[in-house]
Parts: sequence; structure tokens; C-alpha cells
Amino acid sequence: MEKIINYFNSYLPLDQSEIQAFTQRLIKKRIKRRQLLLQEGDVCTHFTYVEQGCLKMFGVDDNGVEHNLLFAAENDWITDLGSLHKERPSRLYIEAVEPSVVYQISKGDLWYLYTNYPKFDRNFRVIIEDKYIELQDRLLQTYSTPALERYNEFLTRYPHLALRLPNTQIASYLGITPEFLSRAKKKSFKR
Amino acid sequence: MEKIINYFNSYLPLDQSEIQAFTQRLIKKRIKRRQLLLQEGDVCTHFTYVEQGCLKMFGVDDNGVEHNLLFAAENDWITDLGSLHKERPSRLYIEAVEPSVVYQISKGDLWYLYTNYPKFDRNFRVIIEDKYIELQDRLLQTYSTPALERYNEFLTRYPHLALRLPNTQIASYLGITPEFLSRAKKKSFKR
DNA sequence: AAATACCCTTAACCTAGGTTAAGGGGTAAA
DNA sequence: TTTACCCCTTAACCTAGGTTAAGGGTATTT
Repeated sequence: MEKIINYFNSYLPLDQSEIQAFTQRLIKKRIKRRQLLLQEGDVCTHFTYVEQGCLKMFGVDDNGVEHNLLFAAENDWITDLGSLHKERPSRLYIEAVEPSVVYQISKGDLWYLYTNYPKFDRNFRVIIEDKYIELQDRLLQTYSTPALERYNEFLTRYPHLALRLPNTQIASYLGITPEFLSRAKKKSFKR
Repeated sequence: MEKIINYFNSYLPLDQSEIQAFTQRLIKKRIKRRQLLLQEGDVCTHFTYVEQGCLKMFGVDDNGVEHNLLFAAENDWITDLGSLHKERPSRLYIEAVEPSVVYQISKGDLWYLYTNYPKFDRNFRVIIEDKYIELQDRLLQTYSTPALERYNEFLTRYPHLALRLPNTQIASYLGITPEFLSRAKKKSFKR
């Protein structure tokens, strides 16, 4: 529980009453490997903070192929914002890649915090802005950079993820197949 | 000027003092077609609201090819958030696709509003969350849906843009070449 | 009213990355 | 301790989309 409070210290730190209001509303969950926190068709009702472990969010296309949208490891957030906001059935899955410990806050409780403690509006504005920047960068890379280069960038940018994720998961995140990744890596160090 | 105030009515509407503080800090600009508001190497210093017209933001890859990251028409915002936040030189361009009228607010002024009127934190949190949802959706589509289908989706999702943008701009936004778009469209209605 | 710059289309040829199939090694579950 | 499931790799073949080049039509500019 301390970890999540500490986490906010890199934004506007919470005071005693905010900590109180916040932690009161958190639900702790232990999740097994491969356990789902959200699946297609469900409405996403919670914001999830990862204290320990690693989760992924992905969509499945018409051919049944999974496309990883993001990973969340320690000190990161994961949720289907679209489904949460509009209270509509999600088209995404959230699944634990490793056994994990997470804290969840419900939409209602988060809304309560937003209206009663403006600091949460501020902190989550900044958090989401950073995520937006990251995502836009990734989109540009997808359009402008060949796959292997994107893979190498991933390794240097997310070393904590690169070490613990199988290549098949990273490939999906990059929008390529594991077979192609394998081939491209081989070709590259042959030169 | 009324338009931008009205715009906030779909979020938390501004009260008199907020309107006052806000409008005081806006700079109106008339922009010619093809005029640049930001170019690679510059630090992005302003948030830009489009009252009239249409702008685009794009990056240029190592081969000199442009990749459109987004369009902003009436009642929309455009800025390089990454450059604005970290005050680092941008790798992006913002250019008017049509003669436009915009209102700009500087980073400093916006920060002032954020700290003195929490409602701006709230409203911009919601605005950016919606943008994040949109962007994530687009990324998933890029990975999971063939080009022509993405094009058709674009037409139905952004009719106000589809009508005024040349296909070459839309193709760039979708991550394909105009030549391929042309070919794909022809093949589709041949069936 | 020219001149220029875009924009769209077609077509031939090319390549990054996908698909299918198979084998082998590692690791979690029974 | 098996069994089963991943995960990684290789290779042959395939396809969505890129590249280059060229022509004609429309807008802007001058």
C-alpha cells in the first residue's frame, strides 16, 4: 500500500486526508498467471494499479490473432479507458503475464475523488498526458521505422519489460509475427 | 471568441471569472494555407485551439516521407504535447491545411490556469483521455485491419475531414501511399 | 491567361513482412 | 516424472503494400 502512495510523490504528493480517502477505496487483488481482469464483452469498471508483476491489454482481430496494446508492470496503470468512460462493453482483454499484485479503484470511487480532491484531476491529467505522448510516439514509429529497429528501440526503452517478456509478446506489441522477428534478428547479426 | 467558451460547455462549463482568466490569455492568429505553426527543431510553446479551418501535425522519416499524426478542424486542439511538456525540440511539424483561425495559449499561461482554476485540470484531463482512447483505437486498427477498411472507417468516422482533405493526406494518416489507396479502391468496386 | 504546383490514377516491378509447417528445447502442471 | 503446453527457430512460399515513372486534370499563383 505504501508503494502506491509513494508513486504519487513524483506528481503532486498526496496529503493525509487525500491518502486516507484514496487508500480507503482501493481493493487489493492477487492474480495468477494468465488470469483475466477484463474480457471482450465485459464493461470495464475499474482502474488498476500494478504493485507487483506484469499485465497486458490486447485486442483480438477477425482471424483470432491477438494484438498487444500495452504492458503494465510495477508502478503502472492499466484499464480500458474507452469502456470505463462510456460504460460500454469492451472489445479488449486484460491478462496477467505473471503472478501479480494489483490495487483497483472503481469508476465511481475515482469519480468521487476527482470531484472532492482536485489533486487527483491534476495527477491523472499529467499521467494520461505522458501516456498519450508515448502512444503517439509509438504510432509514428510504427509508420516510419522498420520492424527490427522498433524491436531494438523497445529493448532499450523498456529494459524491465524486455527481460521478463517472451519475444512472442513483444512481437505482438510491435505489430509483427514472432517468426518474422526471429528471421530479422538472424539476418541483422549475420552482417 | 465565443466559440471556444461554448466549447467548454460540453465539459464543466466555465464561470465568469474562469472565462475572464482564460480569454485574457488567448492569442488569436490568422494562418494562411501551408503556413507552419511548428517545425522540427523548435520547442513547442503553445496549445492551439482551432476556431476555423484545419491543421495537421506530422513527422518526417529518414527518407523524407511525411506521416500525418493527426488533423484538427473546428473545435479541436493541436499541439506537440511531448515537446511542450519537456520543453525539448520537437521532431514534428504543425501546418495549416486550409486558411485557419486559431487561438493559442502559452504553456506558462496554461500552467497558471491549472494551478489557480482546478476546473481546467478537470476539463483537459477529460479532453486528453478522449484523445487517448481515440489514438489507442487507431493503433489497434492499424495492426488488425487492412488498409482499405481503415480508409472506409475514416470516411464514416470523420466525415467533416473526409470532405475537405485530399486523399493523399488521408493516406498518410492511415500509414499507406496514395498510389496504393487508389489501387485498393479500384479493386474493391470492381467486385 | 499562363504557369506552376498539386492531386489522382495506372501499371510494372519490388520487398517487408505474413503463413504454414515442422522440429527441438524449456517449463509449468498433473 | 511424465505430459502438455509454450516458445524459439528455420525454411519455402505467398501477399499487402511500396516504388518508380508517367499522363492528365484541377486548383493556386503570378
